[in-house]
Amino acid sequence: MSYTYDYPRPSVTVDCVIFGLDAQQKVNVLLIQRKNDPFAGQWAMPGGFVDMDEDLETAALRELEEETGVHDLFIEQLFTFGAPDRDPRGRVISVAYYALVNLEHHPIEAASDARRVQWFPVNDVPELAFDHAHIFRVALERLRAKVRYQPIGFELLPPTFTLTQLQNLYENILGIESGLNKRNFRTRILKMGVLQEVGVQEGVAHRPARLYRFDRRKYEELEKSKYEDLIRRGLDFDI
Amino acid sequence: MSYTYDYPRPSVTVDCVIFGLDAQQKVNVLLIQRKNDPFAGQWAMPGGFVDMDEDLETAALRELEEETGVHDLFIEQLFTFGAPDRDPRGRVISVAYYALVNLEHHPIEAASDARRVQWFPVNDVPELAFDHAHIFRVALERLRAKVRYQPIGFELLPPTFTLTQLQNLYENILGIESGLNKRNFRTRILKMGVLQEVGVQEGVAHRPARLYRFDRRKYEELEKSKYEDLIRRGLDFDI
DNA sequence: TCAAAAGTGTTATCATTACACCCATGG
DNA sequence: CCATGGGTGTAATGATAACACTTTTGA
Repeated sequence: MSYTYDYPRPSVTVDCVIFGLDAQQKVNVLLIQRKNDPFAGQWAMPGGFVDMDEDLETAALRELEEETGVHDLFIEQLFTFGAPDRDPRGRVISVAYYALVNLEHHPIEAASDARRVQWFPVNDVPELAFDHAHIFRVALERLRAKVRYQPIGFELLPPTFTLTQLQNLYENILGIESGLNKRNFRTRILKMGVLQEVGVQEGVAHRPARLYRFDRRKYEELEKSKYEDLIRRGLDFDI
Repeated sequence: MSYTYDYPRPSVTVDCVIFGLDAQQKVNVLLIQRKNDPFAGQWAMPGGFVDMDEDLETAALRELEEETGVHDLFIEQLFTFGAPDRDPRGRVISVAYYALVNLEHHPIEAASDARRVQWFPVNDVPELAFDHAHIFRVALERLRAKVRYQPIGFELLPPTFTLTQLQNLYENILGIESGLNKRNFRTRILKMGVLQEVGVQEGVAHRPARLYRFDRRKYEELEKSKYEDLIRRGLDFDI
């Protein structure tokens, strides 16, 4: 079966930049190794062509699961990449999505055609096919921008965690090598009031840290009142 | 001439949500009246099909100029809308762009086929074709979010302007009816140090206001140091 | 008793908010 | 001299940043 149109049409694909936080709170990205040309053997973001009757987001989740086994996650639209020469096969416009998940909750499984699938630390990403290096950079920038004003990290830690773990998480996502000020980080986070103390560590060779749990209910209240404040106040720019 | 593909392909369009600030610092949006079905006679965002060898942003600027005469402006990608049923003609995926301009610097001219083109106050937008009401809402939200952390308004005012004009601008973009606190608005804006005093009003029936000019150089320095601070500090969320 | 990591005290400075008040002009 | 906007004083409160210090554990 073939399809005939009066005007030429581009192909439309979706690509997924999935960031995964590992047990050391390091940020990884999920890649697949391409089996076919172009770029056979090279690593790329999971993705593929959009079906005619499916939503873009659905297509992205479908391709992601087909190619990596990863499913049950929230993705967010990142950007649409459409430079005429971005794909050697012809005009291909790609709608990119991204997400940040706890990598251990999302086991990968190589697709049936035995492609390789792997998490790579974001500081050690191999050469990528197409313009995927560019897509990756845009996604990482967006993740870093987002983590600054939304506590997206909290839910990716173990159910209970220490403030040091949380601080590592932020330092790793933001790519800060020098380290945030411990005192101020703690004051700030605790002042938010979205952490519930639930005990202390045991069996560690140093002073045991307090364990916290993320209080989603409190967080949602906070979000709401923050929004109302914004409406009321109007201007916010620190600039 | 016709084109044949092994798999069906969606059409790809671009749509432009152009916000225009008028002399009263009110926010308007640029619409065209459709000549053909579907939705003949209804208002819609300017836009159209992407050519095979042009960039998405180029396509958006081209369609905008063809349909409205508006040109020479910076647009930014907003979102890609791809619900399978958003266009009755079939699968059409639309990459939306948006911009905010001074409406008086961008005169509109009806296209050769005599379509109507018009600015509408954002509070008084007619019924829109396709899912354009949705696109419009998303664009307005984004504009409001952006104006809070970037002084995008300054350049849209007359070359010299009063602080009251600037405050009106912010109140109008943000849709704040109650009014921002005058004292605090002024303190904040002036503290930024990106306004240069250049004289006073003349011939007004009240105390003449000081006139300011936007100092782009200072603003760029500020942006740079703000970015460096962010890198250094790490966390920023007020939450 | 030591290493390792957790956790705290404190202070100066700056930003934010809220109100109320005064000022200069043309008609 | 008054209506109309323009423009200012001030004070309480809270946030931020910086730095050095103390505490608790297992080995």
